[in-house]
Amino acid sequence: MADDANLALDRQLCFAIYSAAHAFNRTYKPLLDPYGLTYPQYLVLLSLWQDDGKTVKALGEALHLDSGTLSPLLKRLEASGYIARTRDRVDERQVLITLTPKGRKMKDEAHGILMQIGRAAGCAADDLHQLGASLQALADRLRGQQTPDTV
Amino acid sequence: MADDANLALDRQLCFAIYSAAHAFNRTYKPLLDPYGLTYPQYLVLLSLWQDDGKTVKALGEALHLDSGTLSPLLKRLEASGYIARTRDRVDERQVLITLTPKGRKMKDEAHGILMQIGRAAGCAADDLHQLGASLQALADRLRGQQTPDTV
DNA sequence: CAAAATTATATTGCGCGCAATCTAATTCGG
DNA sequence: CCGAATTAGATTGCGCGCAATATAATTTTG
Repeated sequence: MADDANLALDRQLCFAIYSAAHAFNRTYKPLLDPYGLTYPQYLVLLSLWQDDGKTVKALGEALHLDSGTLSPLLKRLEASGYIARTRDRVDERQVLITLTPKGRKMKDEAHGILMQIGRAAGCAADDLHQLGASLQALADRLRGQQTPDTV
Repeated sequence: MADDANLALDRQLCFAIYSAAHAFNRTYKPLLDPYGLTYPQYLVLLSLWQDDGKTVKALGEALHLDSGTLSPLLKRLEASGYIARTRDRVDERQVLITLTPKGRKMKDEAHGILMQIGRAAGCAADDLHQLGASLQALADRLRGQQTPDTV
């Protein structure tokens, strides 16, 4: 009855985002494969390069992921030698995630990877930043709607 | 050595997209749960509402997914009664995906879901379309770089 | 027309992502 | 100070996504 055209796949912003996310993933994969890293693992490293020594919880807040995702991912990152996991001596519930030398060294490679992504993405750096800002604002609005503490 | 600031998480367009995609997923989930649908399953229905009776391959091209993802997903959609899978009589390799009455009826609900998403996303419909168009162009550029037939 | 190549779909294995549940440590209330 | 609530993280189960492989049907080639 209402505008069926609005239901068209290529009109859906959510599909554009869904699809762009997969496209990025596929673009990153061959760049990260040589290092034995996945894209989410690479995001963890990005976050640690900014601020080494986060708890799992802090990482989860930065990446919007929970422990169900992070715990096994971090174990794999530890197994491949990029990070170390140590229980906090003061509060034994917390696990501190820190970069190993290998993890810190990986940062040198990241600039090259970023450049290749920039090239694949079309590289008009300012436009891309603008797009990123719009998306971040959008994601924040979406998260804001999510049954906050409606208790 | 180079601009470390460019490696900051919140400067990464790819992270904005990654994160927005998850935010959309989480927004859709409570809207689709009552129907026993997941978000990728809902995308399949969107595509079929536009054009019923696609092959698996055609669906894969519309959604940028391969049979490894679609085959089990379509089996689940069949199990929950939204679609039917029938071998093409002429070319027995192909499987035709068609909507069941339940699948067609679901379209009526979709308008309401779309409105709720629109509201959560902030609803400036034109801006959102603009954003969607930019993203689609970006995803196409990314896909264009992906080792085409460099053979 | 038979063998080889191609095509469409299915299966397996692995790594997310998330809900639900569990455990252990800390904090709060009385 | 003790039991109850809270908190941090881990585990389980399920559904994607995707690479790699398998299978069966069709097309191409000699």
